[in-house]
Amino acid sequence: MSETRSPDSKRRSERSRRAILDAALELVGELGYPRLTIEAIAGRAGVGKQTIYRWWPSKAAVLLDAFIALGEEAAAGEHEIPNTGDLEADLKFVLRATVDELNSPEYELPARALAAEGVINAELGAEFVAKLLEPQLQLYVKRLLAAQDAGQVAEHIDPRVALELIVAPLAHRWLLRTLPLTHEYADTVVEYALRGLSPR
Amino acid sequence: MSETRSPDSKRRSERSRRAILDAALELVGELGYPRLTIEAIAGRAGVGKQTIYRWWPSKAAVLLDAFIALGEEAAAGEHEIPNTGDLEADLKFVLRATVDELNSPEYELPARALAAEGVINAELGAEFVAKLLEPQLQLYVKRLLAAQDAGQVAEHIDPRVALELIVAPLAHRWLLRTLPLTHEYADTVVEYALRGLSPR
Amino acid sequence: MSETRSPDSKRRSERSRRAILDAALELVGELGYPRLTIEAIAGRAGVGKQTIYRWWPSKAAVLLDAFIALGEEAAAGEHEIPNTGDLEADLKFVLRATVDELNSPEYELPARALAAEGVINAELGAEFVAKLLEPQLQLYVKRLLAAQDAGQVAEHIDPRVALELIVAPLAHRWLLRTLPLTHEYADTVVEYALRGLSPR
Amino acid sequence: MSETRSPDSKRRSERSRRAILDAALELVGELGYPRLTIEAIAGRAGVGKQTIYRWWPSKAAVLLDAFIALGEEAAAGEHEIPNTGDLEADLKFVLRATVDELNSPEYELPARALAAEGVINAELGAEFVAKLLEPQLQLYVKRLLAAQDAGQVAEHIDPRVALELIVAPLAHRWLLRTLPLTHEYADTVVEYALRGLSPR
DNA sequence: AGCTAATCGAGACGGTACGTCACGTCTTTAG
DNA sequence: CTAAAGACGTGACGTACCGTCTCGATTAGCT
Repeated sequence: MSETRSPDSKRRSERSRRAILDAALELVGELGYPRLTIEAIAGRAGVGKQTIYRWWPSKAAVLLDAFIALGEEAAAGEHEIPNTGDLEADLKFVLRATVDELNSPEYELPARALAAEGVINAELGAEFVAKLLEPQLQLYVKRLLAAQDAGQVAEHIDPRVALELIVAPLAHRWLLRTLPLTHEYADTVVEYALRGLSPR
Repeated sequence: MSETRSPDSKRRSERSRRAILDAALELVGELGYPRLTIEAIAGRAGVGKQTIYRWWPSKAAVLLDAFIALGEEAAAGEHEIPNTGDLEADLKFVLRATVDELNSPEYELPARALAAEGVINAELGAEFVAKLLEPQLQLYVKRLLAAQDAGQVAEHIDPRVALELIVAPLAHRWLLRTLPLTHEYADTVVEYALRGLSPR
Repeated sequence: MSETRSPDSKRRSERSRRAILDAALELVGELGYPRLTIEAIAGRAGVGKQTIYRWWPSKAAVLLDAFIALGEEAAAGEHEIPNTGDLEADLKFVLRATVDELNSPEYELPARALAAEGVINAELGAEFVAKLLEPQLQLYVKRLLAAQDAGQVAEHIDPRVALELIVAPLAHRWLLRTLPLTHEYADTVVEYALRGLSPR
Repeated sequence: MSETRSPDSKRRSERSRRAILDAALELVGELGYPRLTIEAIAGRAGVGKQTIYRWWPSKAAVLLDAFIALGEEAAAGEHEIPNTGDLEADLKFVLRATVDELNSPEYELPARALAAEGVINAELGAEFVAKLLEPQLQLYVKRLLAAQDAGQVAEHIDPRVALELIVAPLAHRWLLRTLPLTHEYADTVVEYALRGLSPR
């Protein structure tokens, strides 16, 4: 039950924390993930290396926190999937926005860096999924349950699986760059998937 | 038209090439990708470092070639997707095998390493897709076209997109470890997707 | 006035400095100068290579410092040339000792290494001369001036040149190994030279 | 009595030999000795590395041969020390010429390289002395013997030692760069030394 | 004059060391 | 008394050369 050398988070300098997170995001954009180094982050942030090592176990963890902070700013009003009653239109709307975000240059480098690290590093991957991905996916679950209530999705369908039919193809194209990721593709995926989910 | 200092491949030592590829696969299994080093590969293979740098630009490229070589051995009889006339059964059969392969420990580490590297490194990713992934996906295209001919898949469906509804969810679970990747999940994905693809 | 990225010598580890110097002397004795490597010095000293590169520009510079440190220990009572009133005897005494030192195996290898490096590398040569050689030579100047005062050396003789007539032949035989370097040779050189320096 | 793999010098390519020697001299002038490499010599000479390794044991040996070849060209009429009857004038004449040669930039780098290597490498040093230095020194012995016959040098003087009093100080200044090597210095050394050698 | 064996240019190979970079830890120093 | 600054031991990087070893393609010297 010995308390092994854990830093006192009450005394933590918020100024340093922000500077580190900002520096990490800037640098990953400039250099890419593999050439990003803790020393460079410390230098850019005007911080001692130890201040980073005290609070994060790896550069991936720093980047994850930086990304989460980025998300929290953006999501002041945590977006829901709209419910106009037209499931197909609502999904197309959200997925087109997702396509645009994935294709936007400022998200691309840090997002790829984290995704790739999560593929290899199970622990970081779990945190990535828990903190960033799964909350997003739950929005789809919620919307699909509403559709099920409205009789637009067959009863025996498991929404957690259903959403993957819709979301995974986009992720696949983005991660592996097999073919271009376009609005048209998003629409087509929604159409094909929804045919399978609707009653009858 | 600049002749970029390229070594003479006629004089290349086949013995060294094999030793390097074998060592790379062994070591990525033992150490994982991030702790895999060129020096260790050279040491294990009984080869000078320069011999690696002469023929490959990075450890990821070595691993890709190692994986391709592995694939070529396995694929003496290049697997097709069976066609028993029952599309659903055929797909479930193949995807269950894929699930088993993805869950097998000897494929996992090198495959994740390559996938992750491909996510970050566009050039290597393109090669990964072209040499390993796309040939596999084309087998699905072929089987779906046959199904279309047999009237089991609606005419307006684009097989290249359709296959992604089936394959991407499995890839998604494997890459991001959101939820367990099981035979049951594969079956469910096939069922949901096929409902959307079949005529009417 | 450019501040060239220089480390902070106040924080320098004295323990590492000594270990490096000691290791360098040991190794040059065991391996000879051309087979002496920075890596081996670092290894023997239990020190990172960077710690050597941080403070010295080359292995020759390390060896020079090691040699200087050696000299400082030996020269607790900084040797003077004795003055018994008999210049010839005093010189013979000192030169015989020099011959013995030059012929002793523990001084030979590092001393040759430094001398040779100084022959090629003007900068290091200048430091070698300034820190090790010239102080020695000034002892001869001092003794010759005393002899001049005592009327044993002609007034018009320049002591700085005169000493070279005595010292250079020994250095020549030692450096180039033309003929053996013996006590008898030292005596003969003193005799020939002193005939030229005495009045009349 | 086994004949171990010695190349047949009758079949040796004279063209290659010259190209190698020329390239070595050029490169040592451009790069200095430590940065001179066998590979660079081979490249510049348009020759395979093996052709160098077949005929020479080290880069020092190549350079020595190159220097000897250089000497042989210059010394078509192998210079003698003049004998005008005035020993002092004759020595000053020759030594002033030596000073000029030692100070000339084209001889300096290769000559220092060889001298330095000879200081460290006993075997090469011996060859350097035997082939280049000692023949020169013997010219002094010859001239001093003639002076002894003419009664200008005392009978008990050993010419082989005497010459070193004259030559070694110049060599010393050149090798170690203690002080400038000038005509005046050469003259002074001759004067001081000759006072000691003359009868009385 | 043709054969044949050695030398030749070329350069891949297994190695060693280079000098640099970044790691994660530890120490010193200035605010 | 807390951090920044940065020196430290460690270890991998990618490069440069080492000296050895095949490769054809010329040469020569001998038959």
